Amino acid sequence: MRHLQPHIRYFIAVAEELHFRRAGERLHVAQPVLSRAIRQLEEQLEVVLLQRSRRHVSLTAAGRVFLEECYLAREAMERAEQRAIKADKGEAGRLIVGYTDFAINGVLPSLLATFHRHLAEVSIDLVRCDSHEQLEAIEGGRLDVGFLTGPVSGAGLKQVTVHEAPYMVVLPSHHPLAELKSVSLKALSQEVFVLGNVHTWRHFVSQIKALCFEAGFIPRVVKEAPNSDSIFGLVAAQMGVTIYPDCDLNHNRRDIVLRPLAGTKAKLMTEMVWSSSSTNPVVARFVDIITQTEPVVEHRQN
Amino acid sequence: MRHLQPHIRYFIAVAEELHFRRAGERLHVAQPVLSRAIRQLEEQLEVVLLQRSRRHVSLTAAGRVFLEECYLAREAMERAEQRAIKADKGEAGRLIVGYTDFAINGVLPSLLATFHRHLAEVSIDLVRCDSHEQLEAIEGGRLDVGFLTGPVSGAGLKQVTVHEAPYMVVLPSHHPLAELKSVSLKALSQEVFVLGNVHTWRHFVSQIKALCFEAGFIPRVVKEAPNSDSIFGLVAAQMGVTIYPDCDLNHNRRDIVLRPLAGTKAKLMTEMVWSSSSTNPVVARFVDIITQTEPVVEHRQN
DNA sequence: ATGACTGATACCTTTCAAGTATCAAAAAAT
DNA sequence: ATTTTTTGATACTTGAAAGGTATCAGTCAT
Repeated sequence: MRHLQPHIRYFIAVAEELHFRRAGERLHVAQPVLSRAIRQLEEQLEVVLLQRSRRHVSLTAAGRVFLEECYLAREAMERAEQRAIKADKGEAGRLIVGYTDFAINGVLPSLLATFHRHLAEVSIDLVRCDSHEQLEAIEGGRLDVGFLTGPVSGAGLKQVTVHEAPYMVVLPSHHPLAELKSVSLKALSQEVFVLGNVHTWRHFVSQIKALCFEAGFIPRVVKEAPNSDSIFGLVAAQMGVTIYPDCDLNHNRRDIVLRPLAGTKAKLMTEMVWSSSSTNPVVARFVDIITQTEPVVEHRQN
Repeated sequence: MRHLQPHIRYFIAVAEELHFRRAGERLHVAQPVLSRAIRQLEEQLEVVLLQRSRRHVSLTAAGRVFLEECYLAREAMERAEQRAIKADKGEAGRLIVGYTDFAINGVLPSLLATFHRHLAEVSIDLVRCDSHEQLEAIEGGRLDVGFLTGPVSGAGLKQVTVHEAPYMVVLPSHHPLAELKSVSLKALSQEVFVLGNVHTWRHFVSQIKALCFEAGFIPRVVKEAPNSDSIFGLVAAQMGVTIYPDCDLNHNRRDIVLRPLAGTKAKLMTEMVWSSSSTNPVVARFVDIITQTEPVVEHRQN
């Protein structure tokens, strides 16, 4: 209401009251002000909006149409004000969220659903993006929040662990080690590995390699694959074995076998990361809602 | 654009240029004007919309949201102006159209479709209403245009005949007169009649009675029915015969027979009627389009 | 006829929006 | 490091336009 042009506000009042003096009282304005405002409006539009005899005021056909449209314009303006205020409090606007395959196949959907339930007026832009690219984008302000594979380092970044998945050994069905209930890292020292492409799976692959190194061997990688399906396919084709975080999706395949990885407490950490210097108020609301609603594993800060 | 509050216009320009001086040039306004306008806007909303360092201007999250909503408000305001101008020329707005059963079962649908093709921005309110009620409503300004059964009388009313239907005699299938190719009025003098209810079918019934009177007899009416289906049903039930205007719909029934009414040139006239003193500019456009596009039977004026 | 009511008009007052000049800070050029 | 340029903010002045008062001129009811 505040930011609608006075002429329009005056027209609405007169059109509703169909009476200049009463409209004036309603607006706390003298009657001649309205006579003049309506005349100017009509001159500018070159359209007669109100038919006034000395005794009676009525809307013309054009006036009726204009009134209806003025209502819509007024609503649009009020909505603009309300949404700006909400956006300032982080209750409206846009949030650009990055995610990895591990995140989108894991906890992310339910987290986003929770957030949407709380703040439906925020629209979320989802961007598929590798972990290290996400970190750069967050520092560069191109991404508001990232869901990525830890560990995370970087000044000015905050993080919360939203999920930690134990590792599983993935074997072809008829592999000798498939007999065991669980497989230790040591038992894999002579195996050949299928792993994800180093460029896009940088974080995950380096963790697997570090695990093997701790166990006293360097894994022999015979194949690199660009995505999860390829990795499982290559294992099924008996090209090698692999290590993969535990998640429901894996267990559906027939031609491969998963066994818990014994002898390590390492897990694949999925972290929610954001910049402490973010200018988007939605970020704080998002983080608050996620951490307060969902049972989060751990809370750390850089 | 003209009727949007200056503050909003200024904000849009600065938000688009992200530069106060350039925005000022675009608006033909000095730069300090914009500094002040934006500050006032922010004070009123209690929201920072633009982040300005001494060297760089950028939108805050709230500013982005507000800008998007301002675009919508601006469009709404522009639309209001355009629609008012169009309404004044009769190219937008509302038209209240009355119709009878004869009209809606006859030419009216195609006439309305033609009009809608020409002026889609006019919304038409259709009102089912008897002929004499329509005439009253048109004179009282409650109806813009009527499609009704003639003849029409009334000062200040204009009319165009949009359809004239020859009369048919409606007989039960096994009636003796059904043998004839056509049936004269005289042949019906000894028959009993099923006719429409006098109140709602006033015009039509009085015409039928007048026809009979001219032919030298007064029809014996044994049944009055409220609608067309009832009339046909009662004829099929051999309660009597009737006279009805020719239209495609009638010929679908099996249990009745229609024969042309011989010995008269009288026809059922469907008239488009409107007030010559109508204040709705759409009326003139409507009449123009109907009379110019459709092959109209006859043109008369009171 | 008369008085009450209502919108338009003329005229005056005030407000506030726009312009000018200038400042202060930051980036770019030297 | 210093100077120049760029750019938004501020202080002050001016003027147009918005608002108020008084009044007029029809219209309607009594």
